[in-house]
Amino acid sequence: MEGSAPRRTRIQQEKRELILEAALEVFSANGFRGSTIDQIAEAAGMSKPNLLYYFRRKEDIHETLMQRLLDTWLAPLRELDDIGDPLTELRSYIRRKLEMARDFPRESRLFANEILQGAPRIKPLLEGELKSLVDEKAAVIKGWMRAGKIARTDPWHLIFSIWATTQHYADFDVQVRAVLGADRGGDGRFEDAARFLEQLFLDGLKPKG
Amino acid sequence: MEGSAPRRTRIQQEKRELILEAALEVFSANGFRGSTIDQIAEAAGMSKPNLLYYFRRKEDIHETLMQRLLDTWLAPLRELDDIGDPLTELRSYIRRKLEMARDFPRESRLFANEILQGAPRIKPLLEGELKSLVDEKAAVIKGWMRAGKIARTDPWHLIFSIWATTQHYADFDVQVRAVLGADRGGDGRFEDAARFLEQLFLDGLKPKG
DNA sequence: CAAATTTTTGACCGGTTGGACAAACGTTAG
DNA sequence: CTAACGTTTGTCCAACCGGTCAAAAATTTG
Repeated sequence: MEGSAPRRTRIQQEKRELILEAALEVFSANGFRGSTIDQIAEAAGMSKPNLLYYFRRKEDIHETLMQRLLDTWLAPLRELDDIGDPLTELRSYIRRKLEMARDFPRESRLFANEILQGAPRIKPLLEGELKSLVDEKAAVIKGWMRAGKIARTDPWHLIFSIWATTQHYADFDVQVRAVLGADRGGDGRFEDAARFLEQLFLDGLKPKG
Repeated sequence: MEGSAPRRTRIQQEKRELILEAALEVFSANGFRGSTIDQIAEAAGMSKPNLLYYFRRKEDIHETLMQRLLDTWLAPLRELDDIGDPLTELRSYIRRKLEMARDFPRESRLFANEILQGAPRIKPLLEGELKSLVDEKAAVIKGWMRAGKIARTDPWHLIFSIWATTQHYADFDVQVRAVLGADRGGDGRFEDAARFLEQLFLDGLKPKG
């Protein structure tokens, strides 16, 4: 159970949002230990002691960010539903995830940073809430396989591969741009990626024949 | 052109290796800014000033590590060759990359950490050496497509997807284990992943008609 | 208005960090 | 033995970092 939410003035609500936005920017670019309160305060346009008036510890900011983002981040998977055509469902899940990588790259990097370093602050969430959700959706996918609607394979690894391929465009953005070069690394890269991923997940690489 | 390599005594060679091994452990777990010279020194079994006798700055250790690892890391892609059956070539590239994620997870995380944070120290390498190599191999793959040996698609994004799916098992290891749970998260997960990825890349998800 | 409360600031503190340095220690060659 | 060279250590420092605190400034409330 959560403790009751403390009463907050208008200013507190606004400033806390401002700080969280700034912290997302800084944490996602430098990781938790690589970020300083001063950096966040500057990005939020306030002094360090002022920031610490709203969040008493650096970790509190990070924790609040994480809790909020996990919901947003898992929303696409939650939407994966048993109604509708399985292949269409999977295709739109992939598309939604890729759109999130495009529209919320900082959120993606924040998680990647945390998990890369062993998820010290959110491991319980991964083993609890996340695992439950994935298990539940894996069961749905297994149903589709049993019904012959999609090829038989491992649903958990399928979900991993969707996460990996889509989040790659947020987490490894610098590398993607560097490799694609100035001409192909522009905004169009997400549409190219979407086309490619759709083909990969539906048909694989074997030539039609 | 490189400066001529400085002469080194036997002890210097040994100790430098020791330090690099320790630094790989520490950097890959905590990132560059999250790691301290003291931690590395302790992991290498020596005092901080002693370590600084072999590497004068923290950044020098990181830089040396990066330069060495890039070669190892790209070796599988270098081996991707025009001789042999295209689908077989791609399959063994995927397998090799997955084996590297299994056997050298620290190296994978070291790169992931660096790139996540904008690759401040290796961006030139990405835009130069890496881009050239990928462009070269993309041309090979394009040849296969033109010859009808594999389905037509975007070679660059194909390479990204192989990187993403395989390295995921090193970089996001904690998450993978958490989601798979105690029973399926053991050593067998790499064989499951190999089976899944082979099927994904060859056949996709459409049910066999 | 004035009192009460909330917000902001500057100064400060203890601990950590990257790094410098000289002195000590060890080893080898003459 | 001793001079020369390579290695190791203890000590120290300046910068940085997370966080405190009291007091000033601004805002809300009666």
